[in-house]
Amino acid sequence: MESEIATATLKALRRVLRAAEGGTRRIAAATGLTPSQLLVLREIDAGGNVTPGLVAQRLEFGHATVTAIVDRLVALDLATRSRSAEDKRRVLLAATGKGRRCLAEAPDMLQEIFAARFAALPAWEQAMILAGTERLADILGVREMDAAPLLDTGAIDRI
Amino acid sequence: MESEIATATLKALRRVLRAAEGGTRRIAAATGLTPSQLLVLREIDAGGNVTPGLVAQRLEFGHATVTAIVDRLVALDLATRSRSAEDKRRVLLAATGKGRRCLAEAPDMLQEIFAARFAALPAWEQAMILAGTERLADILGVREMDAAPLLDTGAIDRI
DNA sequence: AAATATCTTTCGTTCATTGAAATAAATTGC
DNA sequence: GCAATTTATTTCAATGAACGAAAGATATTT
Repeated sequence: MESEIATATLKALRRVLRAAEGGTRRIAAATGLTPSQLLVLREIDAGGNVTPGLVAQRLEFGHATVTAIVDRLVALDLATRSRSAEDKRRVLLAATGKGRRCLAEAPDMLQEIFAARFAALPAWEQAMILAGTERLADILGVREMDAAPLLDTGAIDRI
Repeated sequence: MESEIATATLKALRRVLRAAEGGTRRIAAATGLTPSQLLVLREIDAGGNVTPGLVAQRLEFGHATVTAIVDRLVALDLATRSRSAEDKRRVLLAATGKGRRCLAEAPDMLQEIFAARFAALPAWEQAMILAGTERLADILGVREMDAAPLLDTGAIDRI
């Protein structure tokens, strides 16, 4: 049923995921933050007019979780909360200078390991890896409308 | 300094990671286990003569964490503990029939999304993706002796 | 003004995670 | 053979993550 190429690719993909896995934990440790806190701080810093709900949505976290994590970020003076002027239900999140510095200084495992080793490869190989990875991302990427029906077929009671 | 190919690849890689991210949580939810429990159970099932220490090492968890998780797996009758006969310091972990069934039935997002879409691609493209992903895994994979010095250059106080 | 909708937070609970200390068994040195 | 050391695991205590349900606050609609 399944081609060997597919299973081999899946296996390689798992190696990639595994390699990337440790990264976040280490970065977080390096900054003194927990992985979740780091993710949330990143999300806050990424766009303007970020609200807790938005962060929750993007990270697929519960709202309560985001609130708790933001509490800690605020306590650490890495982020701020402020009520939106237009819609006072909304709370706007922003990274403080300290928060941005914290992100900037966080070493990015993926980035660093990658830059060094990738550069050492011949051009044709770089091109091949790029093409392969991009297609892979395309294949895995849709999710929003396509993954849900997939799940409905299984024995899933709580998501 | 950094080639555009490198940054493009990194970007694609992040897309891949993001796509894969939700997977574990959903699988876990489907089986009724937490992500960590699932990971530990997998590790237990994977090899023979698995000890808590080994699991901790492979998953980069603390020993105490593994103990706590195994407690729950045992309580759920998904795994068993038994003292090693040769070295009575060692505790051997094994998956029960129920545990193995649980793993077998766990729908694997990655697997499922993948199987369907990958199969639809022409052979040459499958081959390209395989090659690219494998090389990528190689690049990211070493870690043990190479990543540490990278970290020492940063402002890292606790790993 | 009342009902409804939206956004955020509070509350209570369970699980994860860790470091430090305790326990237990094996190994080494004398 | 027995103390000291090493190795392996567990217990303990504390913090954080995560969630659902319900409450609180503000907007929007009727």
